[in-house]
Amino acid sequence: MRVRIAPSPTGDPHVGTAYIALMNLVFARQRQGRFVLRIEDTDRSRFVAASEQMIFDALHWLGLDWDEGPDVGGPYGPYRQSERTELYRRKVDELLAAGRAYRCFCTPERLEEMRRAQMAAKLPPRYDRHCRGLRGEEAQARVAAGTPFVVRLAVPESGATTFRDELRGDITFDHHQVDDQVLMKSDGYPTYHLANVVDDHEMQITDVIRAEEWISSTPKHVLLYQAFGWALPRFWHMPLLRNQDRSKISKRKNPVSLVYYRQAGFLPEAMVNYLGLLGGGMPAPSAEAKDAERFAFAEMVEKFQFERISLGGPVFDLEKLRWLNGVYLRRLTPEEFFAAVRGGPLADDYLRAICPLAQERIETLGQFFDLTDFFFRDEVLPPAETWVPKKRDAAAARKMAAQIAERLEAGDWTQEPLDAGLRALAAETDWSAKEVFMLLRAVVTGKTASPPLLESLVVMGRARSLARLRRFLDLTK
RNA sequence: GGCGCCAUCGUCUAGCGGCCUAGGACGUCGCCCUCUCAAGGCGAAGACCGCGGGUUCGAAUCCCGCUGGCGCUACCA
Repeated sequence: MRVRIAPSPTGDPHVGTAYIALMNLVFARQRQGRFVLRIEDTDRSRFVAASEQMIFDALHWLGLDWDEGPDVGGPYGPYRQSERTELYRRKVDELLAAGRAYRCFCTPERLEEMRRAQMAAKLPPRYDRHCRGLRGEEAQARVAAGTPFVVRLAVPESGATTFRDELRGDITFDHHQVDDQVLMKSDGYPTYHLANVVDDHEMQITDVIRAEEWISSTPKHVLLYQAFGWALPRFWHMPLLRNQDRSKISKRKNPVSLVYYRQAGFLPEAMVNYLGLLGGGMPAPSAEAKDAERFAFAEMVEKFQFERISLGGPVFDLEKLRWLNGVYLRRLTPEEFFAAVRGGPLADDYLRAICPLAQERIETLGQFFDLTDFFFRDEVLPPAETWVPKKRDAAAARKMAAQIAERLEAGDWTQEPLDAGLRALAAETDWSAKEVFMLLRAVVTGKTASPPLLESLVVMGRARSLARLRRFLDLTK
């Protein structure tokens, strides 16, 4: 039995990744299987260099350790897709030779226009197979001429693909509904669909446990397995974590970064416990067992049943997570609690980063926390008079705060880009840079006087800073 | 729009044809404890099991339709 998680290094490690990782790990440990970590870094445009290490750190923090992966190696490496491009190229050639895939020379412009026309005609947007009939020689000629191309899957013109989802039973997709998916991009990198199938096969993955959002692309994957003549893995599609409004969980509506949860002082055991609670899976709590909802990873391995999972997507309830974390905190011994505080809010590297910001601004050490309290507190809410600039109203300030949040989502979290982003925002509006900075300072620190704003933001980190902004927007709604 | 998945208290869930006048947990409210706040104890409100048809002696549980929610519909994963 072999399972895997395949995160993409495109940003902060995601709580959904942790959820799927937990499910995979429990599955593997229950069946003496191996748990593989594979980095799916085939999208160059969204690649974030620091992200991979952050994913490693976050998963290790949660204790969700893998048996094989880019950092620990293993018999099926390399475990980073960008290091396997040669393999994908070979496999694509096989598909091409067998007529199961074809080269497509359509320009992005043509594709876009085609989609527009289809939308206008109220037709489902799908590739019109313009290049599918291209003769071998003609295609060769265009390749020789240096025309950029992608490789698409040749989906059968008729029929249907049925596959078994272990939690839902058979699922059927008519081939008319399946697009001729791009397998290899014009930059020579594979898309998820190709790389994922090739790697799952090469790495001998027996059970694909992933999020529900993949159900509709599974027929493409099945078609690929068949084209290669490979045996199918079992598919387990887990319910999708949701926001309060039931949409797919997103950073706009929830703290979604594992960095945030760590930084905000959640204990990894509580986090894992809470994730294990979502979607069911654990046996029904008996009337006597009052604290049946509290369990450790080992207990999950012992009792979790995948067949029990309820398929309705669970709302990620921060309130309940907080309560559970409180339960865990209270159960620590005094010594453990002390260690937790020292390793969390008072962690050396965090304190060390904060100290220079305070040193020249205080006269006694006693003032240290008066000045820097916002680094350690979550519930910062400035009184209106501090965040509404003179001559403006609360609605306008709120709107600006929302724009700031949006602006800060993207870009590196270092002083220069933060500064540039905020100043650019001011320039685009009738706000002065000073007003923008003051508003953000009030929101983040809760006061009008603080250590330097930008430096403080950098120390506090993106996830926590943005969480604070979103909380502000929430509370002033 | 097309296709697919899903559907029990506000939220997470138990329930897998009779044990259900639907159980537990979070949250909410009240009482107790108490110098405050928590924690803890006790209790309450909260779900006509989305709606409508079947099947059955009997349905939250099985079937069909509807509605609703969500996902996918990219040279992103």
